[in-house]
Amino acid sequence: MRYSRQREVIMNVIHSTSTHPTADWVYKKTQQFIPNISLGTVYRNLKQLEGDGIIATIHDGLVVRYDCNVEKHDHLKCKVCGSLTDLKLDYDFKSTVKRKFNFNADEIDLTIIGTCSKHI
Amino acid sequence: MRYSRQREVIMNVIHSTSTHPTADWVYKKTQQFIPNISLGTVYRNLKQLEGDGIIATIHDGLVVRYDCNVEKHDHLKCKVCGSLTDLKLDYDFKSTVKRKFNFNADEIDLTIIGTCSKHI
DNA sequence: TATTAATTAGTAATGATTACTATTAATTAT
DNA sequence: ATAATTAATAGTAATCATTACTAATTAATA
Repeated sequence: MRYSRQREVIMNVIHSTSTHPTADWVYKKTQQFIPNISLGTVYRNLKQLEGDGIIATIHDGLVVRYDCNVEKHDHLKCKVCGSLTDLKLDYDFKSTVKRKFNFNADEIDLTIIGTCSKHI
Repeated sequence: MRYSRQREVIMNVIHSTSTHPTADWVYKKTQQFIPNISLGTVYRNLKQLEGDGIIATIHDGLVVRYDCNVEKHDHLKCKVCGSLTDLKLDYDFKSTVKRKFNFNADEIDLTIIGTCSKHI
């Protein structure tokens, strides 16, 4: 992968936020630095960065969000403001599903939906 | 909600399988009974049935799947064959996230991705 | 049986994402 | 440093799932 200013700006944008932005949000933000950047360029780079393990993707309902936190973690999703907060919990479902279903678990995708502290 | 043959067939199709089908799969299946059924009719009825709590939706990556099992449960997703198996586990994250984050949890969306017993 | 309003088929529109292509630009060899 | 090579780009068209629209149909009802 060789250098491009577009990719550098995209990475900076991703690292500048903890809001788990969508591709479109990243596109609009990068336009502030490179006005004629192409939406396809944003998608292509996000996919490439994901493939290289530099960023992670989150499936939030039907939209894809991007996250510079590539460590394994889960999310709290607020119904009121739509915010997605990182969550780290200690659990071990892997051994349970292995025992109960003879299922070899690789990843666990967990989102807890509710109301965050701002709206209580 | 008044009777329609289309909706009845759609419900029968959903109840005839445990494979958590997509809207398109339901459409193709209903065409065997009503050849000129419209795809829009399938989508409209699936949404209506979901709204009435008769069926449930599952977000599998970026595609929506439908499930006649409306009880709260989670899924095992096999990477090899793509199958989605119902899973019922006992856990209580709600009190944990309330204590740690002051977050009021309503739903928990959990999918465990791995390899099912058929492919081990 | 006539009226009414929900439902439909068929088609167009939407929104997110991917594919395509000629041009641009980062790297490499000269 | 310059030319050659090829990855990356901008811009546009295509795709795919889903929703919106509309005139015609049909289940329920008065």
